[in-house]
Amino acid sequence: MPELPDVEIFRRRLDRHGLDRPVRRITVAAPDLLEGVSPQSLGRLLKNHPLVATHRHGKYLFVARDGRDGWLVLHFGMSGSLEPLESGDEPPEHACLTVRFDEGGIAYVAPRRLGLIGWTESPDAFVQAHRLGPDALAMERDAFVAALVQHHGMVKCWLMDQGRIAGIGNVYADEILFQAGLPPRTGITALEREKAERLHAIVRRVLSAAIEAQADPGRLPDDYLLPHREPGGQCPRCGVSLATVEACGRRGWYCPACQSGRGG
DNA sequence: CTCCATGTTTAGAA
DNA sequence: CTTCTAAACATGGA
Repeated sequence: MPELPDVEIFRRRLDRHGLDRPVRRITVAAPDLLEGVSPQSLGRLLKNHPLVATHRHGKYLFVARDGRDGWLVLHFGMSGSLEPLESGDEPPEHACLTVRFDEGGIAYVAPRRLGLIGWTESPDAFVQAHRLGPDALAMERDAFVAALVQHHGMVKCWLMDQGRIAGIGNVYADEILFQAGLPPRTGITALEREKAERLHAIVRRVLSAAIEAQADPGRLPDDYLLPHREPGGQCPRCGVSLATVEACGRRGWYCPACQSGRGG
């Protein structure tokens, strides 16, 4: 589930379990995920240095070494997560990277191994090199609206375009459209300014609520789509069976009654 | 066996 | 140039 809220939970987990203790050992079990750094140099860069800070931009997690002269970069792909380890623990199944301290450690786990483990001078440099847009939770209203109306095409595609706004994926894009009462294939040009401003507020509300819920759909407010986003699922507001439609190359889930585009 | 999945990148068509 | 689609990547689960 690694979209912005999930990665934010991983970041907070790392803050609790991974900072201010020297790294004693790292294991790279999936070298193919490394970008721009070898397993050997990653070990050399981290070993005997404490990790001192974390930063998240969109779906990317950055971890600073002491001195902040270099940052570990993690992207979780489709299936990745970050798990704390106890001292005696075997690495979990599908652990791609494990970092051990004198006591405990952390593991980057990715069963589907579509992710990235990298090293960068700074989060800003990485964001620029990878052409990421502003973080979805850092974007102010006027900047959001201005960036949105610069483009055409579907609202959902823009929300999921990491180069325009970073952090939203297919699942949370569906939730945002549901909360906005917009059909999945709504075009940007169909939004008047008031609706664009409302969309900005909804993006922030949905992502914040998801973080508050520990990125666990089961803990989201009762009127959220996500817990029902599966075959046979019904709209939490009106009870109608949810439907799917393809947009932006992904399947989207929606309520055909609540998301008619006329009010909501 | 087939199809699908929370992501990104690349190539190609309009 | 923009927008949209499809494929590829790796792998597990239904």
